[in-house]
Amino acid sequence: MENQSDNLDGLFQALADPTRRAVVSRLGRGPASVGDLAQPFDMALPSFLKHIRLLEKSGLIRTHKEGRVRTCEIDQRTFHEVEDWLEQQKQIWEGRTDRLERFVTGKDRV
Amino acid sequence: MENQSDNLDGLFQALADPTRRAVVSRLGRGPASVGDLAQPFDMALPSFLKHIRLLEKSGLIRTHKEGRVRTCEIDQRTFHEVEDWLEQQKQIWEGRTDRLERFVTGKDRV
DNA sequence: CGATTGGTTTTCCATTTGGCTAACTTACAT
DNA sequence: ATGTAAGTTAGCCAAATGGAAAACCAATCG
Repeated sequence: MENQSDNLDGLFQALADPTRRAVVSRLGRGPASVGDLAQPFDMALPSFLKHIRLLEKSGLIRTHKEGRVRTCEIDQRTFHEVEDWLEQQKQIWEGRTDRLERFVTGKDRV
Repeated sequence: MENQSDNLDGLFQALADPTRRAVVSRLGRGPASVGDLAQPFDMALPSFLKHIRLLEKSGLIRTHKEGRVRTCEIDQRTFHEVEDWLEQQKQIWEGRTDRLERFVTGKDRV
């Protein structure tokens, strides 16, 4: 059943940092430029950019450059992968043996 | 409002590793000893133990030793912290301005 | 044109992470 | 009492992570 973008490692990793979570939260209110996003943080721009790049790689955000400003926005769809995994775990505890659980035990998305 | 165990870093970090997620999945079916848990993995026991310890520190699992065997079990409650954060993010996108969003903007759980 | 703004690349550094082996400590079992 | 089974500790190591500074490039402003 191979899940196309089975990227849970990168996803959880991306969320395991307060700066990155804050960026995600901020982007939840709407798109913003790299500079705007960076402003609240006491961190050099290049350091901050690395977080942005990592978030982008994880799929949690998308970005595009227009002129000299790069705009970032959230990609809600990616959150579903995290939610789905959590949901599957709950299905397991709750002793369900329906299609969902078979999917998990099928060794997809360890 | 200070959330007592505001441990999202550790939580996401703990889940950002396939071995650890697999252990969590396995424990969803019921408690197990360290040895049993380790068995499916091609990894030395001490290496595996570190994963267990990290999961324990994150609060995702609890363990106790009886005789010479240490039994591990999942702590479902801790998952709520992750779910809650995700839920809060969704509340933000969805433009909600109710109590939940104010909680988030209140700068708790960045 | 020249200066400024918004990002970007490169290089560097300390710390953390995830793995290993070797050696040790308790329980149990015989 | 000895041996074995189940963890555990203590080092060790390579790679990844999160940060910084310096220098750079490309738009845009005056």
